[in-house]
Amino acid sequence: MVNKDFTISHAAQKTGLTASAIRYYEDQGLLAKTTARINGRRVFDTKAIADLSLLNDLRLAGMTLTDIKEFQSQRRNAGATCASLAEIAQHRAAKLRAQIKAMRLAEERLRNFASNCSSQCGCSQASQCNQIDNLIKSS
Amino acid sequence: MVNKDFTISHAAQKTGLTASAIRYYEDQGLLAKTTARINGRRVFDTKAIADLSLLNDLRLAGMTLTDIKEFQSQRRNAGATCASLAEIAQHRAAKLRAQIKAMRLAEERLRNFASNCSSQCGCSQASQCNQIDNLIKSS
DNA sequence: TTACCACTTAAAGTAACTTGAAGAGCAAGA
DNA sequence: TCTTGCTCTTCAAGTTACTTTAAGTGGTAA
Repeated sequence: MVNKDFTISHAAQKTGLTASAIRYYEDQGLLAKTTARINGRRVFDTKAIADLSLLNDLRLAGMTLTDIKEFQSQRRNAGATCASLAEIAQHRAAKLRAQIKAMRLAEERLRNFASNCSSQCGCSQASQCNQIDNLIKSS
Repeated sequence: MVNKDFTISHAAQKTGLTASAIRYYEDQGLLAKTTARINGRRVFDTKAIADLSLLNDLRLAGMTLTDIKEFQSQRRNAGATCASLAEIAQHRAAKLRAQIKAMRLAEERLRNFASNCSSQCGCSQASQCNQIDNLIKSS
């Protein structure tokens, strides 16, 4: 099994990032190892791809680039304990749960609106739609 | 029941927005009615609060300000049908479901990492943590 | 050889706000 | 009455995380 090298666009495809985002992350110092080059072009091995994937996953989890830098530096810091990484992850997971909850609520309201608007509204004109109130949070 | 007026900060509190965001939305023409003023200060009645709430909800549902302008203009457009609003809502709900799915996955991975890192890792140093691989998407 | 394609850098543009500076209205306290 | 403090006002500039654009390079296919 060979440790194949990928171009930036292949790396992008593999990780779900864009090529320009990968360049940006490199600029911002988020790729610990300086990216290897052949003929001036970046090449990514499987390890580099994995690092990019993790980066993307942490972003999807709502971490900012600053958060991620902190996470990475903890990971490399010889004095840091494993528990400190776990704590960061726990905090982030809790935040995510709150976000997911809000989004589920929003999704439900949109879905209800769409279905009521179609079936119960009785108005043919958008400007007279009375179901729009269902979109408004009941608080 | 009086139609009480609110200051911008009260409106912010009621809707979950910030005062500066509300000013920004007004600048961007997202508040259909020109906001009423007393002594040069904005005042928001219950209708205005409801409009802001809807705006916030649509943002929470992941709609961009451009999306929302489109939604509003459909709503006011005498020629538009009610179904066209429903369609926008349906599209948005579907997108939200996809986002929620991705976020649940990310949450699960973070949570697993935190718990494995604490209980099974056995390493005391973050730099040697072998559970970090669990964070990486298995694709 | 010419055309094309994916890559390169650097700089500028974008969305959705936030922050900061400078100033005004008004209530409470000395 | 004066002053302190609070919240509001506008306008400009800053922020995050990229994307887009412009101008140029290297390798390959026709």
